[in-house]
Amino acid sequence: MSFDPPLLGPRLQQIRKKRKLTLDDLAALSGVSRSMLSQIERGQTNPTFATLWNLTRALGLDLSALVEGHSGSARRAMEIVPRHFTPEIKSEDGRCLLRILSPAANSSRMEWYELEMAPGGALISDPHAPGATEHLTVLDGILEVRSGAEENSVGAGATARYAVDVPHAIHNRSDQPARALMIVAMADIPI
Amino acid sequence: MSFDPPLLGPRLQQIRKKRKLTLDDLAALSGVSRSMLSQIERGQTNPTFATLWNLTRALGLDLSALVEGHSGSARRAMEIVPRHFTPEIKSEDGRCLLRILSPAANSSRMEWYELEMAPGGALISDPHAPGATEHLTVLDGILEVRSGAEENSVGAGATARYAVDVPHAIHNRSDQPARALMIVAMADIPI
DNA sequence: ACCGGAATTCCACTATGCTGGAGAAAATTT
DNA sequence: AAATTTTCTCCAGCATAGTGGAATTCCGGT
Repeated sequence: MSFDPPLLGPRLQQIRKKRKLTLDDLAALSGVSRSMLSQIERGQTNPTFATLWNLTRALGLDLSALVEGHSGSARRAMEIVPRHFTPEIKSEDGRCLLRILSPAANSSRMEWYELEMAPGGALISDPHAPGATEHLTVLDGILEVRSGAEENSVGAGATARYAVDVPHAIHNRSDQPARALMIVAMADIPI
Repeated sequence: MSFDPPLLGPRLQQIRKKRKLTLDDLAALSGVSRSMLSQIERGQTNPTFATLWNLTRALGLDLSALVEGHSGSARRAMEIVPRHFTPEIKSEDGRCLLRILSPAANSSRMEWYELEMAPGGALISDPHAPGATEHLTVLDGILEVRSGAEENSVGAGATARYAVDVPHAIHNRSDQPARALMIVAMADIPI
Protein backbone atom coordinates (compact mmCIF):
# COMPACT_ATOMS: atom_id res chain seq x y z
CA MET A 1 0.00 0.00 0.00
CA SER A 2 1.23 3.48 -0.67
CA PHE A 3 0.00 7.01 -0.22
CA ASP A 4 0.30 10.06 -2.44
CA PRO A 5 2.45 12.65 -0.70
CA PRO A 6 1.14 16.21 -0.66
CA LEU A 7 2.66 18.89 -2.84
CA LEU A 8 5.54 20.76 -1.24
CA GLY A 9 6.35 23.04 -4.12
CA PRO A 10 3.60 25.62 -3.95
CA ARG A 11 4.08 26.17 -0.24
CA LEU A 12 7.85 26.36 -0.52
CA GLN A 13 7.64 28.90 -3.33
CA GLN A 14 5.06 30.93 -1.40
CA ILE A 15 7.36 31.13 1.61
CA ARG A 16 10.40 31.96 -0.48
CA LYS A 17 8.67 34.75 -2.36
CA LYS A 18 7.06 36.13 0.76
CA ARG A 19 10.56 36.56 2.12
CA LYS A 20 11.77 38.10 -1.12
CA LEU A 21 14.38 35.43 -1.67
CA THR A 22 15.62 34.33 -5.09
CA LEU A 23 16.46 30.72 -5.78
CA ASP A 24 20.12 31.76 -5.52
CA ASP A 25 19.52 33.33 -2.10
CA LEU A 26 17.83 30.23 -0.77
CA ALA A 27 20.45 27.98 -2.34
CA ALA A 28 23.14 29.87 -0.42
CA LEU A 29 21.10 29.74 2.79
CA SER A 30 20.26 26.07 2.56
CA GLY A 31 23.07 24.37 0.64
CA VAL A 32 20.53 22.97 -1.83
CA SER A 33 21.23 23.77 -5.48
CA ARG A 34 19.18 26.30 -7.44
CA SER A 35 18.21 23.61 -9.88
CA MET A 36 16.96 21.37 -7.13
CA LEU A 37 14.97 24.17 -5.54
CA SER A 38 13.36 24.93 -8.88
CA GLN A 39 12.52 21.27 -9.40
CA ILE A 40 11.00 20.99 -5.92
CA GLU A 41 8.89 24.10 -6.42
CA ARG A 42 7.60 22.80 -9.74
CA GLY A 43 6.93 19.36 -8.29
CA GLN A 44 9.46 17.77 -10.63
CA THR A 45 11.35 15.88 -7.97
CA ASN A 46 10.90 14.03 -4.73
CA PRO A 47 13.42 15.48 -2.28
CA THR A 48 15.29 13.42 0.25
CA PHE A 49 15.01 13.94 3.95
CA ALA A 50 18.39 15.64 4.17
CA THR A 51 17.40 18.11 1.50
CA LEU A 52 14.14 18.89 3.27
CA TRP A 53 15.94 19.22 6.55
CA ASN A 54 18.38 21.73 5.10
CA LEU A 55 15.53 23.71 3.64
CA THR A 56 13.42 23.89 6.75
CA ARG A 57 16.42 24.75 8.90
CA ALA A 58 17.45 27.56 6.58
CA LEU A 59 13.90 28.92 6.49
CA GLY A 60 13.39 28.53 10.22
CA LEU A 61 10.40 26.28 9.70
CA ASP A 62 9.12 23.07 11.16
CA LEU A 63 8.98 20.16 8.71
CA SER A 64 5.21 20.03 8.92
CA ALA A 65 5.00 23.72 8.00
CA LEU A 66 5.82 22.75 4.44
CA VAL A 67 2.97 20.29 4.43
CA GLU A 68 0.15 22.06 6.22
CA GLY A 69 -1.52 25.42 6.26
CA HIS A 70 -2.63 27.62 9.16
CA SER A 71 -5.77 28.48 11.13
CA GLY A 72 -7.09 31.01 13.64
CA SER A 73 -10.09 33.23 14.75
CA ALA A 74 -11.46 36.90 15.26
CA ARG A 75 -10.70 40.39 16.79
CA ARG A 76 -10.95 44.18 16.85
CA ALA A 77 -9.31 47.58 16.79
CA MET A 78 -6.18 48.83 18.42
CA GLU A 79 -5.05 49.57 21.91
CA ILE A 80 -2.03 51.70 22.66
CA VAL A 81 -0.27 51.10 25.95
CA PRO A 82 2.01 54.09 26.60
CA ARG A 83 5.39 53.52 28.18
CA HIS A 84 4.34 54.78 31.61
CA PHE A 85 1.35 52.46 31.62
CA THR A 86 3.52 49.44 31.02
CA PRO A 87 3.82 47.41 34.26
CA GLU A 88 7.36 47.11 35.56
CA ILE A 89 9.11 44.82 37.99
CA LYS A 90 12.32 46.12 39.43
CA SER A 91 14.85 44.13 41.47
CA GLU A 92 15.84 45.26 44.95
CA ASP A 93 19.30 46.36 43.88
CA GLY A 94 17.78 48.26 40.99
CA ARG A 95 19.95 46.50 38.42
CA CYS A 96 17.10 44.55 36.76
CA LEU A 97 14.01 45.91 35.17
CA LEU A 98 11.31 43.67 33.75
CA ARG A 99 8.64 45.41 31.71
CA ILE A 100 5.55 43.31 31.15
CA LEU A 101 4.68 43.52 27.46
CA SER A 102 2.03 40.86 27.33
CA PRO A 103 -1.51 42.05 27.89
CA ALA A 104 -3.14 41.95 31.30
CA ALA A 105 -6.05 39.90 29.98
CA ASN A 106 -3.76 37.22 28.62
CA SER A 107 -5.47 33.94 27.98
CA SER A 108 -2.58 32.32 26.17
CA ARG A 109 0.03 30.20 27.85
CA MET A 110 2.74 32.70 27.10
CA GLU A 111 4.01 35.87 28.68
CA TRP A 112 6.56 38.22 27.29
CA TYR A 113 8.77 40.87 28.83
CA GLU A 114 11.45 43.32 27.99
CA LEU A 115 14.41 42.86 30.29
CA GLU A 116 16.96 45.54 31.05
CA MET A 117 19.92 44.51 33.15
CA ALA A 118 22.76 46.74 34.33
CA PRO A 119 26.28 45.37 34.84
CA GLY A 120 26.33 43.05 37.84
CA GLY A 121 22.62 42.45 37.62
CA ALA A 122 21.10 39.02 38.03
CA LEU A 123 17.71 37.38 37.73
CA ILE A 124 17.65 34.14 39.70
CA SER A 125 14.56 31.97 39.52
CA ASP A 126 13.12 28.83 41.02
CA PRO A 127 11.67 26.14 38.75
CA HIS A 128 8.40 26.91 36.98
CA ALA A 129 5.80 24.33 36.04
CA PRO A 130 6.95 21.10 34.34
CA GLY A 131 7.60 21.59 30.66
CA ALA A 132 7.92 25.37 30.83
CA THR A 133 10.48 26.95 28.51
CA GLU A 134 11.96 30.40 28.12
CA HIS A 135 13.18 32.07 24.96
CA LEU A 136 15.59 34.89 25.53
CA THR A 137 16.72 37.07 22.64
CA VAL A 138 19.47 39.49 23.57
CA LEU A 139 18.90 42.83 21.89
CA ASP A 140 21.92 44.67 23.25
CA GLY A 141 24.89 43.57 25.31
CA ILE A 142 25.80 40.12 26.59
CA LEU A 143 24.01 37.95 29.12
CA GLU A 144 24.91 34.63 30.79
CA VAL A 145 21.99 32.25 30.89
CA ARG A 146 21.81 29.23 33.13
CA SER A 147 19.28 26.40 33.07
CA GLY A 148 19.89 23.64 35.56
CA ALA A 149 23.61 22.90 35.34
CA GLU A 150 24.16 24.33 31.86
CA GLU A 151 25.24 27.92 31.36
CA ASN A 152 25.88 29.81 28.15
CA SER A 153 26.87 33.27 27.10
CA VAL A 154 24.36 34.94 24.78
CA GLY A 155 25.37 37.90 22.68
CA ALA A 156 23.33 40.55 20.89
CA GLY A 157 21.05 39.10 18.24
CA ALA A 158 21.30 35.56 19.55
CA THR A 159 18.47 33.61 21.13
CA ALA A 160 18.63 31.15 23.98
CA ARG A 161 15.85 28.59 24.38
CA TYR A 162 15.96 26.68 27.64
CA ALA A 163 14.02 24.72 30.18
CA VAL A 164 12.74 26.71 33.15
CA ASP A 165 11.19 23.82 34.98
CA VAL A 166 14.57 23.65 36.69
CA PRO A 167 16.38 26.39 38.63
CA HIS A 168 17.49 29.04 36.14
CA ALA A 169 19.22 32.40 36.11
CA ILE A 170 20.29 35.29 33.96
CA HIS A 171 23.40 37.34 34.77
CA ASN A 172 25.01 40.40 33.29
CA ARG A 173 28.65 39.88 34.08
CA SER A 174 29.87 42.42 31.52
CA ASP A 175 30.54 46.09 32.10
CA GLN A 176 27.78 47.19 29.72
CA PRO A 177 24.02 47.28 30.21
CA ALA A 178 22.06 44.61 28.41
CA ARG A 179 18.60 44.46 26.96
CA ALA A 180 16.60 41.41 26.00
CA LEU A 181 13.21 40.06 24.99
CA MET A 182 12.05 37.26 27.24
CA ILE A 183 9.25 34.90 26.22
CA VAL A 184 7.98 32.47 28.85
CA ALA A 185 5.97 29.56 27.52
CA MET A 186 4.02 27.18 29.71
CA ALA A 187 4.81 23.85 28.13
CA ASP A 188 3.59 24.57 24.61
CA ILE A 189 6.88 25.06 22.85
CA PRO A 190 9.64 22.45 22.63
CA ILE A 191 13.25 23.56 22.43
CA MET B 1 25.33 26.32 4.35
CA SER B 2 23.99 22.94 5.27
CA PHE B 3 22.76 21.21 8.37
CA ASP B 4 23.18 17.68 9.60
CA PRO B 5 19.80 16.02 9.62
CA PRO B 6 18.85 14.08 12.75
CA LEU B 7 18.82 10.29 12.82
CA LEU B 8 15.50 8.75 11.86
CA GLY B 9 16.48 5.11 12.15
CA PRO B 10 16.51 4.54 15.87
CA ARG B 11 13.11 6.13 16.32
CA LEU B 12 11.58 4.27 13.39
CA GLN B 13 12.86 0.94 14.65
CA GLN B 14 11.66 1.71 18.14
CA ILE B 15 8.15 2.37 16.90
CA ARG B 16 8.10 -0.69 14.66
CA LYS B 17 9.22 -3.06 17.42
CA LYS B 18 6.92 -1.51 19.96
CA ARG B 19 4.07 -2.43 17.65
CA LYS B 20 5.45 -5.95 17.09
CA LEU B 21 5.82 -5.43 13.35
CA THR B 22 8.43 -7.19 11.22
CA LEU B 23 10.11 -5.41 8.36
CA ASP B 24 7.85 -7.47 6.08
CA ASP B 25 4.73 -6.29 7.93
CA LEU B 26 5.73 -2.65 7.66
CA ALA B 27 6.74 -3.08 4.03
CA ALA B 28 3.24 -4.35 3.25
CA LEU B 29 1.63 -1.54 5.25
CA SER B 30 3.70 1.23 3.76
CA GLY B 31 4.69 0.16 0.28
CA VAL B 32 8.36 0.70 1.13
CA SER B 33 10.61 -2.31 0.53
CA ARG B 34 12.04 -4.40 3.35
CA SER B 35 15.53 -3.59 2.20
CA MET B 36 14.82 0.12 2.28
CA LEU B 37 13.29 -0.09 5.73
CA SER B 38 16.34 -1.95 6.98
CA GLN B 39 18.64 0.66 5.44
CA ILE B 40 16.69 3.52 6.98
CA GLU B 41 16.73 1.94 10.42
CA ARG B 42 20.49 1.41 10.19
CA GLY B 43 21.05 4.95 8.92
CA GLN B 44 22.43 3.68 5.64
CA THR B 45 20.26 5.80 3.39
CA ASN B 46 18.65 9.19 3.11
CA PRO B 47 14.98 8.60 2.32
CA THR B 48 12.97 10.76 -0.01
CA PHE B 49 9.93 12.71 1.07
CA ALA B 50 7.56 10.25 -0.61
CA THR B 51 9.12 7.35 1.27
CA LEU B 52 8.85 9.20 4.55
CA TRP B 53 5.30 10.17 3.77
CA ASN B 54 4.33 6.57 3.12
CA LEU B 55 5.95 5.49 6.33
CA THR B 56 4.34 8.07 8.54
CA ARG B 57 0.93 7.51 6.96
CA ALA B 58 1.17 3.76 7.45
CA LEU B 59 2.25 4.21 11.06
CA GLY B 60 -0.32 6.93 11.72
CA LEU B 61 2.33 9.42 12.74
CA ASP B 62 3.02 13.05 12.09
CA LEU B 63 6.20 13.73 10.11
CA SER B 64 7.81 15.48 13.03
CA ALA B 65 7.20 12.47 15.26
CA LEU B 66 10.03 10.71 13.45
CA VAL B 67 12.32 13.65 14.03
CA GLU B 68 11.59 14.91 17.50
CA GLY B 69 10.75 11.55 18.95
CA HIS B 70 12.85 10.33 21.84
CA SER B 71 10.21 11.72 24.16
CA GLY B 72 11.66 9.51 26.84
CA SER B 73 15.25 10.63 26.34
CA ALA B 74 17.05 13.36 28.21
CA ARG B 75 15.90 16.74 26.97
CA ARG B 76 18.53 19.27 26.07
CA ALA B 77 18.62 21.99 28.67
CA MET B 78 19.48 24.87 26.37
CA GLU B 79 19.74 25.71 22.73
CA ILE B 80 21.60 28.76 21.53
CA VAL B 81 20.62 30.20 18.17
CA PRO B 82 23.42 32.50 17.06
CA ARG B 83 22.59 35.73 15.32
CA HIS B 84 23.57 34.49 11.88
CA PHE B 85 21.34 31.42 12.25
CA THR B 86 18.35 33.61 12.94
CA PRO B 87 16.11 33.64 9.84
CA GLU B 88 15.59 37.07 8.34
CA ILE B 89 13.03 38.62 6.04
CA LYS B 90 14.11 41.71 4.24
CA SER B 91 11.89 44.04 2.23
CA GLU B 92 12.68 44.83 -1.38
CA ASP B 93 13.75 48.37 -0.67
CA GLY B 94 15.95 47.15 2.15
CA ARG B 95 14.31 49.43 4.68
CA CYS B 96 12.64 46.69 6.70
CA LEU B 97 14.24 43.74 8.38
CA LEU B 98 12.25 41.10 10.22
CA ARG B 99 14.21 38.61 12.29
CA ILE B 100 12.29 35.49 13.24
CA LEU B 101 12.87 34.87 16.93
CA SER B 102 10.31 32.15 17.50
CA PRO B 103 11.55 28.58 17.22
CA ALA B 104 11.28 26.47 14.09
CA ALA B 105 9.48 23.68 15.90
CA ASN B 106 6.81 26.06 17.11
CA SER B 107 3.67 24.29 18.21
CA SER B 108 2.19 27.35 19.90
CA ARG B 109 -0.11 29.73 18.14
CA MET B 110 2.31 32.60 18.40
CA GLU B 111 5.27 33.86 16.48
CA TRP B 112 7.60 36.62 17.48
CA TYR B 113 10.00 38.84 15.60
CA GLU B 114 12.38 41.70 15.95
CA LEU B 115 11.64 44.47 13.45
CA GLU B 116 14.11 47.08 12.26
CA MET B 117 12.77 49.81 10.03
CA ALA B 118 14.75 52.62 8.44
CA PRO B 119 13.17 56.03 7.76
CA GLY B 120 10.61 55.72 4.96
CA GLY B 121 10.24 52.02 5.55
CA ALA B 122 6.88 50.32 5.55
CA LEU B 123 5.47 46.91 6.25
CA ILE B 124 2.13 46.53 4.54
CA SER B 125 0.20 43.33 5.11
CA ASP B 126 -2.94 41.63 3.93
CA PRO B 127 -5.32 40.23 6.52
CA HIS B 128 -4.17 37.18 8.45
CA ALA B 129 -6.51 34.49 9.68
CA PRO B 130 -9.64 35.59 11.53
CA GLY B 131 -8.96 36.53 15.14
CA ALA B 132 -5.27 37.11 14.75
CA THR B 133 -3.73 39.96 16.78
CA GLU B 134 -0.39 41.65 16.81
CA HIS B 135 1.44 43.24 19.73
CA LEU B 136 4.08 45.72 18.72
CA THR B 137 6.40 47.21 21.33
CA VAL B 138 8.60 49.98 20.01
CA LEU B 139 12.09 49.83 21.47
CA ASP B 140 13.61 52.76 19.67
CA GLY B 141 12.15 55.44 17.44
CA ILE B 142 8.57 56.07 16.40
CA LEU B 143 6.31 53.94 14.24
CA GLU B 144 2.86 54.52 12.78
CA VAL B 145 0.64 51.48 13.10
CA ARG B 146 -2.51 50.94 11.11
CA SER B 147 -5.15 48.28 11.58
CA GLY B 148 -8.08 48.50 9.24
CA ALA B 149 -9.04 52.19 9.21
CA GLU B 150 -7.39 53.10 12.52
CA GLU B 151 -3.88 54.43 12.69
CA ASN B 152 -1.78 55.46 15.69
CA SER B 153 1.66 56.73 16.41
CA VAL B 154 3.66 54.50 18.77
CA GLY B 155 6.73 55.83 20.53
CA ALA B 156 9.61 54.12 22.29
CA GLY B 157 8.49 52.01 25.20
CA ALA B 158 4.87 51.93 24.14
CA THR B 159 2.97 48.88 22.96
CA ALA B 160 0.29 48.68 20.31
CA ARG B 161 -2.15 45.78 20.33
CA TYR B 162 -4.29 45.48 17.24
CA ALA B 163 -6.25 43.22 14.98
CA VAL B 164 -4.43 41.80 11.99
CA ASP B 165 -7.30 39.90 10.46
CA VAL B 166 -7.85 43.13 8.50
CA PRO B 167 -5.38 44.93 6.24
CA HIS B 168 -2.67 46.39 8.44
CA ALA B 169 0.56 48.30 8.10
CA ILE B 170 3.53 49.69 9.95
CA HIS B 171 5.32 52.82 8.71
CA ASN B 172 8.39 54.70 9.80
CA ARG B 173 7.60 58.23 8.76
CA SER B 174 10.27 59.80 10.98
CA ASP B 175 13.84 60.56 10.02
CA GLN B 176 15.29 58.08 12.54
CA PRO B 177 15.55 54.31 12.37
CA ALA B 178 13.14 52.37 14.54
CA ARG B 179 13.31 49.05 16.28
CA ALA B 180 10.43 47.02 17.65
CA LEU B 181 9.33 43.68 18.97
CA MET B 182 6.42 42.10 17.19
CA ILE B 183 4.32 39.31 18.63
CA VAL B 184 1.76 37.72 16.32
CA ALA B 185 -0.94 35.69 18.01
CA MET B 186 -3.42 33.44 16.28
CA ALA B 187 -6.60 34.21 18.17
CA ASP B 188 -5.46 33.26 21.66
CA ILE B 189 -4.87 36.72 23.02
CA PRO B 190 -7.54 39.41 23.37
CA ILE B 191 -6.57 43.07 23.06
C1' DA C 1 10.99 48.41 -29.24
C1' DC C 2 15.68 47.07 -27.59
C1' DC C 3 19.03 46.00 -24.08
C1' DG C 4 21.34 44.13 -20.13
C1' DG C 5 21.14 41.98 -15.93
C1' DA C 6 18.67 39.00 -12.84
C1' DA C 7 16.15 34.92 -12.16
C1' DT C 8 14.75 30.58 -13.54
C1' DT C 9 14.78 26.38 -16.26
C1' DC C 10 17.19 22.99 -19.10
C1' DC C 11 20.85 19.66 -19.77
C1' DA C 12 23.99 15.96 -19.11
C1' DC C 13 26.40 13.70 -15.74
C1' DT C 14 27.46 11.33 -11.20
C1' DA C 15 25.90 9.49 -6.97
C1' DT C 16 22.54 7.21 -4.58
C1' DG C 17 17.62 5.86 -3.46
C1' DC C 18 14.88 1.86 -3.95
C1' DT C 19 13.76 -2.59 -5.48
C1' DG C 20 13.20 -7.98 -5.58
C1' DG C 21 15.63 -11.99 -4.92
C1' DA C 22 19.30 -14.52 -2.65
C1' DG C 23 21.78 -15.48 1.28
C1' DA C 24 22.80 -15.01 6.19
C1' DA C 25 21.40 -14.60 10.84
C1' DA C 26 18.14 -15.16 14.43
C1' DA C 27 14.31 -17.41 16.48
C1' DT C 28 11.38 -21.24 17.06
C1' DT C 29 10.06 -25.99 16.69
C1' DT C 30 10.99 -30.78 16.74
C1' DA D 1 21.11 -30.81 19.35
C1' DA D 2 19.39 -30.49 14.68
C1' DA D 3 15.96 -28.98 11.62
C1' DT D 4 12.85 -25.61 10.20
C1' DT D 5 10.90 -21.16 9.94
C1' DT D 6 11.14 -16.35 10.39
C1' DT D 7 13.50 -12.14 10.07
C1' DC D 8 16.94 -9.27 8.46
C1' DT D 9 20.91 -7.90 5.48
C1' DC D 10 23.44 -8.09 1.12
C1' DC D 11 23.59 -7.64 -3.82
C1' DA D 12 23.13 -5.93 -8.43
C1' DG D 13 20.46 -3.32 -11.44
C1' DC D 14 17.30 0.47 -12.72
C1' DA D 15 15.38 4.97 -11.85
C1' DT D 16 15.97 9.33 -10.21
C1' DA D 17 17.90 12.89 -6.85
C1' DG D 18 21.02 16.53 -7.03
C1' DT D 19 24.57 19.10 -9.16
C1' DG D 20 27.12 22.98 -11.98
C1' DG D 21 27.12 25.20 -16.15
C1' DA D 22 24.60 26.71 -20.23
C1' DA D 23 20.48 28.36 -22.21
C1' DT D 24 16.21 30.62 -21.83
C1' DT D 25 12.93 33.62 -19.79
C1' DC D 26 11.67 37.50 -17.15
C1' DC D 27 11.84 42.21 -15.87
C1' DG D 28 12.98 46.93 -15.47
C1' DG D 29 15.24 50.86 -17.66
C1' DT D 30 15.96 53.65 -21.65
